[in-house]
Order: sequence, then structure tokens, then C-alpha cells
Amino acid sequence: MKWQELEQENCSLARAMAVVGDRWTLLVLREAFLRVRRFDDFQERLGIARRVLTERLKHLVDHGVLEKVVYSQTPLRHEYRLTEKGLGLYPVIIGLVHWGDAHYAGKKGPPLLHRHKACGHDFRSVVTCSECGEPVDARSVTPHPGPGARAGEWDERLTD
Amino acid sequence: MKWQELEQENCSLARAMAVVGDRWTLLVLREAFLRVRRFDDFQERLGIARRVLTERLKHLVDHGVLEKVVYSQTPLRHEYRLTEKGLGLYPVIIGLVHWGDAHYAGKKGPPLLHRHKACGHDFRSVVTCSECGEPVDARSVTPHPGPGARAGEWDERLTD
DNA sequence: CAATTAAGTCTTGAAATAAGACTAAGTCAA
DNA sequence: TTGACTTAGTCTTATTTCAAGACTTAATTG
Repeated sequence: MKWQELEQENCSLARAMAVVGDRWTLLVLREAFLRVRRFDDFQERLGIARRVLTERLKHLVDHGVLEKVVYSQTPLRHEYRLTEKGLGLYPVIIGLVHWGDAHYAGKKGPPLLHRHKACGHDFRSVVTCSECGEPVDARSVTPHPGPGARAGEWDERLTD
Repeated sequence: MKWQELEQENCSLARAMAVVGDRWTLLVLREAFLRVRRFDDFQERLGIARRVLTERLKHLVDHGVLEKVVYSQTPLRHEYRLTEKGLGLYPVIIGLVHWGDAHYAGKKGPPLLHRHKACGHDFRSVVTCSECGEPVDARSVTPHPGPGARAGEWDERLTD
């Protein structure tokens, strides 16, 4: 399968991956969530090849995850900002960070903490059910075909 | 930066990406969460090159995300199962799926729904604060250096 | 004994990446 | 008004990774 064909798949994960599933893209977004906005800043902080960064930023802009905003008319300069759609990736980013914290932090602890402004505490993210509010994990969930499923796409694996 | 150097970075996201941030790895894990366990099943469902699949599975086993379990002695056969550490990636997977659902589902709706066994409802994942239980999003969080931070690593960007 | 199954390995051509030099357009300082 | 600097890229080349699919090994089934 070619990378671009992912977008055609009838799977929300595959489609999400087509947008942000690249080697570098989530690291670019990490920086964006840390308020990095300019080309050279992304490049320097990540050590990414400039050609690759150009392409990734364009891809994210094309998909509405970042937007290019003029911050200087003369000389004309743009910066890259997260859109609402991009901010919607926060659960994925924070999930990865907390998984990394749990399994790869050194003895001293995580390099970065996250403070919830509303309550003032450093927190871990807890995934909960939108319907009952209780925490959910992999074992407490059963996937099943939804309205957008195509015939034959989901087989007996899901019927247990 | 080389891909492997990511593991050395003092960033939980980078370290997590070093394990699961590859083009194919999250798709392999999607299948694993859908109970796919055998080499040929992964290969056929994903259309991934066999050589690449071999390497990805080995990488995930080496990092304790999957484990190789014997299911037949003669002939000797193994299958790949999610470990506890692997199951811990569920928030990331479900976060990506729900982001994909929100932005890329067709008119008919998402191809796959997730039912919370405890309450019986199809749900969306809601990320909440481990300390106060309220939902959190990108805007309600302030990152700041943690105990594992190294001097000079976090600059003025984080002081606002 | 021939076909099949499972879990890979190997080969080859195509594509993506890393590293860094180079460019364009404008600004600033002397 | 020249020379250094800034920003946001583009271009080049060598290296690395990937896609596609044929092939392998060991046991099993018909």
C-alpha cells in the first residue's frame, strides 16, 4: 500500500494517520503545542531537514491542522498556527506524552509536566466515557460496525 | 536527526514516537486492538510489505508492546499479543480514531463505533484531569519543566 | 507424494530522507 | 550604499527505507 492510499481507506484511524501519521508530523505538532510558530524555529529545535519540514508544514496546512498567518507585511512573513482542528489533536499528543512518561521517564521523573489551569494541579490524562463519565480502557470497550461501515468490511473478529 | 536518535531525546513524546511513531506501527496496533494476532493476518489486512512487517513486529516485541506467544508446538507457531504496556496505548489509538471520526467520517457516519461495556453506550473518548476529573483541552493546560528536565532545555516559551 | 499453511527471508527498483549549501527579498547599521 | 543579517524557503547528492512479490523451511493434510 502506498502512503497516500491511506486516505481512501474506510477507517478513521487510517485517515487520521494519512494526515498526522508521518515520522515527523507529530513532532512538528509537539512544537506547535509548545507555541513554536516559525519555520526556522521548527527546523532548529527538531533538526529536521528543511526540505522535509517545508513539505510537512504544507501538508498540515493543506489538511487544516495548521494555518499560515501573516505576521509581517514588509518583509512578508508567515507563521504557522494550530487551527481548531489541530487543537483537537491534543488528546493524542497528551496520550503519547503520558504513555512515554509512564514507560520511558528516567529516575528523576518526566521532563515536562502539565498543569490544569482550572484546578491548578499537575495531572495525567484520563480517558473517560462521554456517556457515563467513567474511565475506559481497552478491555472495557467493544468495537462494532457503525453507520459508515461497508459490507464485508468487518468480519467475525468483531462478533465476540 | 536520525530516527533512532529519538530514543535519546529527553522528551516523552519523542521516546514514545521512537517506539510507535512509524508509518506502519500504529496501523499494526490498530489490528492488534481488533484482535489480529498472526503474521499473515496482519500482512493481508494491511497490505504491508512482509519485510517491513517482520521488522515492525520485532521492534514492538523488543520494546515490550507486543509479546510473541507460542500457540502451536508442532509445527512451532507464534502469535503476537498486546502486553499491558501495549494496551496502555489505547488512549492514543482511540484519540486518533475519534479525531478521524470528527473530521473525516463520510456522510453516513463513522465506520466503527465503540461501546463501553460498563454502561452499554457507544461513546466518544473524553480526556479528563486525573486530579479534578474535569475535561481538559489544549487551552486549559500549561506545560512546565518537570523533575527530569535538563538545564537550558526549556526556555522562555514556557514562562508565559 | 503433491498441495497447503505459517512465518518468515531475499531481491530489486522506486521513493523518501539527511545534511547542508544556496537563493531571494527585504532590513538594519555604519 | 555597502555589507551583514534575517526569514523562509529551494536544490543537490548520498544514504536509507520501502513496495512488491518470488522464494524458503518445516510440518500437515488429502
